[in-house]
Amino acid sequence: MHARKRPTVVDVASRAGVAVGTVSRVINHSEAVSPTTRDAVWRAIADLGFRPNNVARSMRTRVTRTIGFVVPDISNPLFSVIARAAEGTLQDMGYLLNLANSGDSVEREVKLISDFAERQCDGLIFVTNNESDVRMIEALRAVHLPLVALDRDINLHIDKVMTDHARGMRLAVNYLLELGHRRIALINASELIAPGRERLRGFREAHAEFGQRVDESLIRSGRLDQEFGATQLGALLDLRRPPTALIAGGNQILVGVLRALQLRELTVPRDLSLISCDDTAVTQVSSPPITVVDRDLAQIGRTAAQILIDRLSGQNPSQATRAFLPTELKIRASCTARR
Amino acid sequence: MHARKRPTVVDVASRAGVAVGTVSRVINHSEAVSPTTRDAVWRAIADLGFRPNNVARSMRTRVTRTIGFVVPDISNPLFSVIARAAEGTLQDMGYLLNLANSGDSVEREVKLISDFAERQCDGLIFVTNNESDVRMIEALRAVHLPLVALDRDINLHIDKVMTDHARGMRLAVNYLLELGHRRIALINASELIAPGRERLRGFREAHAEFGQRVDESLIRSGRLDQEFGATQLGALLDLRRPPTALIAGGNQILVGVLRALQLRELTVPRDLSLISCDDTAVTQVSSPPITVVDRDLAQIGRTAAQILIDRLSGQNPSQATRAFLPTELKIRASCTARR
DNA sequence: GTGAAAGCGCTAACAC
DNA sequence: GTGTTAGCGCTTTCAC
Repeated sequence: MHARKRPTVVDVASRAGVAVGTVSRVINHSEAVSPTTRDAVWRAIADLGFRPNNVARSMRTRVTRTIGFVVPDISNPLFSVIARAAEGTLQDMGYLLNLANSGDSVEREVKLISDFAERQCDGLIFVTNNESDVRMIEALRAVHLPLVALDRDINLHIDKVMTDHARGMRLAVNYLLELGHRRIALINASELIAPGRERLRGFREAHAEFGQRVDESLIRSGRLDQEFGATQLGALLDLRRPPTALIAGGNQILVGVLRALQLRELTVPRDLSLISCDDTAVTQVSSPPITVVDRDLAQIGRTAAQILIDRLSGQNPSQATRAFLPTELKIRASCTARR
Repeated sequence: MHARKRPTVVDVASRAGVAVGTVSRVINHSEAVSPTTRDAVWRAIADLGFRPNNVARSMRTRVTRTIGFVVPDISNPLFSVIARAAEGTLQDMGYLLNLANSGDSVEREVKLISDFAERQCDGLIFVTNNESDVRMIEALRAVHLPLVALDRDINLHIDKVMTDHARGMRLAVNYLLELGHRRIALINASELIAPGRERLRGFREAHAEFGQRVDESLIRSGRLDQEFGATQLGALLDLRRPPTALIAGGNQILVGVLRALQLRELTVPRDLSLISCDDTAVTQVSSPPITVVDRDLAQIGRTAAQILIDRLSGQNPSQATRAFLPTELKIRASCTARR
């Protein structure tokens, strides 16, 4: 239990009878070391139980091999699946993920960004809920770090990983229209973030193409949380002319919707046809399984990590990358024809 | 775009006309600085856009205010909810979470632990799936870091946050027995980890107290993943005398079970009474909502973080802490009486 | 209350 | 191929 001072390169060097520079070359797998001394150094390292101190190394090299990741809430499956994939890619490349939850607070986001900068992260991946907040933009600009924005069309010349939400939504609406639905509701994220705007755009476009007027009272833009889903569903059902189909614009909205449906003892698709966005455990094991606008969440994480790694190794173009990932409609059993 | 060298304490000192030591005192809010010089220093800091370099600071102080967190898979809601809570507490106390997925591989776990040590984390929180693997034990012993094990009864004198799985399981089995079930199946984690062992123990104890013999063919210990849940459910249903009730020992097992049930077009609770462990979105929005052995997952994360913070500030007893959190049975609608 | 200077553990530039 | 040494940016004695 008595923590006697940890050995350093100096200790290793003296035990192996070499200079510290040589120890450094060995632990960094530099070519220019004779096999004999290499072995001697490794033996000394093993004997002393030496472990290089990465803080000291980072201090010299000005590189930490650390990536900051800011999400609103890692317990949202959307973000945990993306984080899982991003971390996997980063880990494979020798990077470490620093995770922080912003909980939708701009102040917290700004604070985290500057904290990550002070901690000398090599880059940042983030999902902000304040796409155009000036404090946010300013904080991001100030850190002078390689940045990757996920699913947010922030007004900054940085790498972005975006999703074609509009197309997925067009497919969903079109599917419902062809099933005969004419009153399709949408409970959606705020229009202050790209997914909210894009989904709404797709929603309108599909109606327009079909020559169907959109009833504005059926559009509920606001938040992504369960409570919003539940209360807006209630409001929609209480309309004089309630919708016959609903699209939930997010996995948490969906949970809220399903809860509210349960409370009212309503059944899908008998009482309401339902489509959700993003495929999660809930959409898969619901009875019936829920038709979803799907995308490859893991791909988002991997892509973000890869873009960042490429940029850090100087392999990227000087201009910003913009990945644009597809969506598709996965038809299951939560929608029926409307006669 | 031209990254001109970032200012350091030296630059701040010369601009403010003071010594570097004074700058350090100011940014560390040391008392012994006159208001006049304090203001001058802050002004210089603002003028230059100075940000302290935490790597250099850590190098001197030998403290990084960083906590490593190793989980099998952050996309499992069990871990993402715990991580969310732990990170929240740590963030409030000025600590940063380093997250890594081990994916159930011992080699990876061992590697991550030593990587966290080299990166000079101040402490580690971890969930291992190799409770008694000697490589794991040895790696943990070797890092000489404050450690907190979650839900694993590892043979090491370290802080632990445990859950009373046995009691929850007794409540669940007892509930089913009283509903008249005599063939209760259990799809469970491996007995190599505490939750697996404890749940099984509770399962047996409840049967014994009731004077009911346990049919060993109804016990399926092995893994926590969806596939295991699905295949074991299949095997159980194909038994000559299939179970009338099932307890799923984990949220992923449950998803596998529900999927397999869907495929066979079987309904809960008509064809099978069902109880799961841990309350997730799936258990809540299933139709019917699923009876669960619940526990406060966020509490696990908060407790782990707090124990670690206390230990790092020397406030903890020299001997290891062992938090023991309760479970409870949340009765919903997934079980019926068996006549 | 403030300045001067040592040094945390490592890497890299330069010498030989 | 290997040794020597400066220095990364900060905190912290120790003087004054």
